[in-house]
Amino acid sequence: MQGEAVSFLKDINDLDGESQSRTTIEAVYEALRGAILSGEIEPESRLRVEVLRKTFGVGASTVREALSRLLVENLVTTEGQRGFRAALVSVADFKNIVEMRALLEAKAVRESIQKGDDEWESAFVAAHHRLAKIETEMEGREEQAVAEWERRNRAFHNAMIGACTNAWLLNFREILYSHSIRYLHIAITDRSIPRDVRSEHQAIFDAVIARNADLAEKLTIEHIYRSVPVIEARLSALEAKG
Amino acid sequence: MQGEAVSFLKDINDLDGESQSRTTIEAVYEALRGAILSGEIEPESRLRVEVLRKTFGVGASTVREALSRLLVENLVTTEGQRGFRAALVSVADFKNIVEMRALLEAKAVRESIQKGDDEWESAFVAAHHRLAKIETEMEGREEQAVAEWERRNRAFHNAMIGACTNAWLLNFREILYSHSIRYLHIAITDRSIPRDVRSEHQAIFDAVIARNADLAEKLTIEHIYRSVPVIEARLSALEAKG
DNA sequence: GTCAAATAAAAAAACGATATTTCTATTGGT
DNA sequence: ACCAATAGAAATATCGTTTTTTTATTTGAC
Repeated sequence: MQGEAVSFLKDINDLDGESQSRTTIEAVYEALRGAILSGEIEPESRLRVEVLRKTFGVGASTVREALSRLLVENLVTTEGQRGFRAALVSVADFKNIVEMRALLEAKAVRESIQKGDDEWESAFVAAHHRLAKIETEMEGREEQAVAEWERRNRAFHNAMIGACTNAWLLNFREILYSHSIRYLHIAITDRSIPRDVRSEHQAIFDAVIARNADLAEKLTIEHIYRSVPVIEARLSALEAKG
Repeated sequence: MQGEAVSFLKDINDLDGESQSRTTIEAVYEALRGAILSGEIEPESRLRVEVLRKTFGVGASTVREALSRLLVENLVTTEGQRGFRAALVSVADFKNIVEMRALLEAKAVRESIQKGDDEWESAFVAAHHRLAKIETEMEGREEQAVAEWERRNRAFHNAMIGACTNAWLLNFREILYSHSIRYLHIAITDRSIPRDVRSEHQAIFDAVIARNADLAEKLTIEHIYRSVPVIEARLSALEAKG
């Protein structure tokens, strides 16, 4: 059924350096998280403790605990005596995610516009500048550049809602954002820096800086919803094949 | 600092009957969850693996995994090499929860009103009837009755949004609802069946059945926000003392 | 007397072995 | 040929110990 290849996963103890400070559980958690978000681990594929235990070179309960932490973000599921699986993907699920993300990000941007101080505004200007730069200047299909664009896009959206103080809102929204990215990775194989969203980001930026909450909210919602048709097309094509 | 008494927790293997089907992890998870939601386990108190291991009569990694699952709902926190703690409580946090719950439940009730079929409507009528009955007829301070009211109140709210199909929305809202109840238990020591919310429930019910989404949304939001001042008063009193 | 380093105690994290359950393939009956 | 029961294999869940880290205490220098 689903592939179970884990060849891209390496022994945790070989990753020296930065991983030293973290706990082993966190290192395994992050490795698995990255592999699920990138699509390397296929949706619904089983995550066998014994297999992962060996590939990471760690204990069984360490793996189980790392997997348990992925339950927080809904990136894996578990049922009774039946082990762990990577979360499924579906068009319906993606639509739900988009709907929720639009709701939360709209509320967060409104709050940010209302509460944001100079420091927030400056950070947002900087984040926008960094994003605009890569969106205009860079060519756009090299893996390195796309990854960098992804980071800057995330930073832009985070900076925008940076003055929101509701930890619950930010937490839920972060989970939804991660899942959105996962859908992008899974559905769209040959990524590129999307030049067409440049103007959208610019318009949102202008509205936020002008402290026009209604407009910023509206543009943000539209921006988020715009990913639906593209993902829907690609994903339903994949669903038909598989 | 914080109390660590766990005297109300019992050996998992003594709880015969229904607990047989579940895994040990789930049984421990539910026991801890109940103790945290009821306030028996104090906010911010440490949850020592070795202590819990002995009281439940289970293995260490079983306890750790149960605790890890409580991270999903934010009922416990963990940091680095420093173990687990019960989630903190604060007035600011409660306000955030209320704000989010109002947002989500309002959206969910709107969707339910739009999509709800006869079956949903019937179930909602039944749930309302059961709640109205206990709110009008029962005296209201016996522990048994309060617990039953709590169940019926939850069932009422769940039934109301029962036609909402967004699993993410329902999941987030469920988490927030649980936390709300926890705040009630912690802040308000001598509980009683609140007669004063009877008319609120009735008004919400009428609006929903009349398929008046705007009114239902408005009343639901007001209903949820109404808990803020009472919790705030009690909780800030507690904070001042402790 | 105060601060800091060294040491001891406590707790958390990690491990790997064992027990239990689920899944799969094979056999026997209708 | 097909279904049910059963034995075997695989995988999960559980356990108790070992290792590592943190916290508390003591000791010693200034």
